[in-house]
Amino acid sequence: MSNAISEEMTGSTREIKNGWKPEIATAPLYMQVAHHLEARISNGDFAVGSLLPTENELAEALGVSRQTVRQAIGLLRNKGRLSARKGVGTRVEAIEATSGSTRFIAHSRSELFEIAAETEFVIGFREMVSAQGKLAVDLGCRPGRKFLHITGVRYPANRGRAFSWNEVYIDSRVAAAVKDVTVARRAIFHYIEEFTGEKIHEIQQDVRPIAMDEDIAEKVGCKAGDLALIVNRRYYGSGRRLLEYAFQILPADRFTYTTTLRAET
Amino acid sequence: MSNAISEEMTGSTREIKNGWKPEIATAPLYMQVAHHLEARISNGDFAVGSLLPTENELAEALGVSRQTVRQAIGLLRNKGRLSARKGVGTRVEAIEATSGSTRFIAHSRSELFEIAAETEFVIGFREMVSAQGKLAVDLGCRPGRKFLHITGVRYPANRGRAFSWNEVYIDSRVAAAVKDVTVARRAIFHYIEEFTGEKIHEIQQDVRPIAMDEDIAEKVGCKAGDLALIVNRRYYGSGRRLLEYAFQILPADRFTYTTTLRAET
DNA sequence: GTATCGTATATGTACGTACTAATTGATTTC
DNA sequence: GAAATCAATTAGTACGTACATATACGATAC
Repeated sequence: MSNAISEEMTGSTREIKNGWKPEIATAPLYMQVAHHLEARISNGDFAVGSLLPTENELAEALGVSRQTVRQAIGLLRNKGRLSARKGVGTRVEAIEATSGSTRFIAHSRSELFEIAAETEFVIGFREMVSAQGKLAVDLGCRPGRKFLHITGVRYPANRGRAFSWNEVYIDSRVAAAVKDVTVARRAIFHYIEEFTGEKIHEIQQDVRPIAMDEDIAEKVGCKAGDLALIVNRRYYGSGRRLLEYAFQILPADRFTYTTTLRAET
Repeated sequence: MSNAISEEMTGSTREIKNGWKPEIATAPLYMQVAHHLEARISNGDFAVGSLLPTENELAEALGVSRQTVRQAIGLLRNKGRLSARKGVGTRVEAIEATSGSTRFIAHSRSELFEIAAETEFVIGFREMVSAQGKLAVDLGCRPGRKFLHITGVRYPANRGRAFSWNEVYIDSRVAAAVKDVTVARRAIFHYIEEFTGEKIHEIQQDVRPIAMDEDIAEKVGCKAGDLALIVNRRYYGSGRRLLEYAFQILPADRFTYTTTLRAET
């Protein structure tokens, strides 16, 4: 597309810088650069398997310092989109798509955004509940606190086979954030952040295997007793205040959780 | 203990710097600083929940630049040992130990080292195999390539209840690295690195739920049909050469996989 | 007493420089 | 032809500076 950097071959450095900068005025520069690079990768500008321009070249072309480029590359290396080798360069890595399995566990907050954006959460049921017994323990709160309880199925954005069964508990003080939502196309905690203006600082995830009961199996198109992973998530605002608790049940036959660890040095 | 930094109150900056520096001569400075800080945390010098000295103070006390301190702190923040807030300071976080569950999936290469160091892999069986059929696919190699196949149980370092059932396949060219090992107290890939001098650049992990068969269940003290997580790991050297393939079966009743995502900004 | 406004302090961002070390590829040497 | 050597290139490390921005705290005004 008519990307500012496509002028790289003809335009001067200044022009590139000016044509590109306005992207996200509020975010730090290195994040803007990271987004820019990522866009150009999925764009095909930088082919998977090829080497990125050198840090110095990128710095000059974008009109930022090499340190800033390095910070941006660092973000993408953490995400696994890039890998670097001393004396060689920075390689564009393939996004992990091992044999039809989909990403579903995030390694960073921003990845959680992306995954949610690729799926649709169709809310089938909602009620106000008062936390008692096991639920109060799960939520880590005093019994009696009120939560909005939402359940539903999450589908791929293209509405293929069900992705997961989801149950969400939202602190009643911020429940209004999803009052009118029937199909969530973003992460639920995104709605909360938008509504309250308060940022979710920390998300705790844990993963366990379970065998699905008939009820849930039916909803995601499996048989009772089929294996699944259950992912619990706790969302904390400032001061470790629990704003949202959710769990997600992912049929084992459709998903594999994959991570790649790279040498630090 | 007689830590170099315990002289902080009496000695001059120079002395501290000199007294402390020799720790790991080969590692980059910021890693040394990270190790140093981590040691002082587990040491009790910096209490959990308290604030670390400011970056400038640490920089001056250790005789390094603030950037180097920031890099070190960055490593520990990734590991979850520290968290920072603008305008406030850097807080020492409690290590995750959610209700008796043990860490078993690493988020970085160094963490894999640590987990392995806390457990003992008792090798019960070993043979040379030629990769055929499904194994060749799992290993991603041509049928016929030779591997050393090792199986055994991994125990906590204190020899409590079994930790996991493990099976390891090692490229025959580097198999000699574990020739004489009967009880591995370090990660297997650590032996390989030591033997070949070549560093493992990349480790791919994937996690799936399974129901244990009687054979394996018995070995880790469970009943047939009990749920477990199976973790597959592929270890690549330079040039993405597969050096080791291993899988590990972790009974679900003993382990939860937990991660914490923090806001990037 | 309460609210408001600075001020100090802490981490975060961004730039710059210089040097180190791994890798590659061409050149030389045997 | 093969091995050793050298030079160029590239990311990594480490230092420095300056300013931005969020937070906490004290002083002031009402």
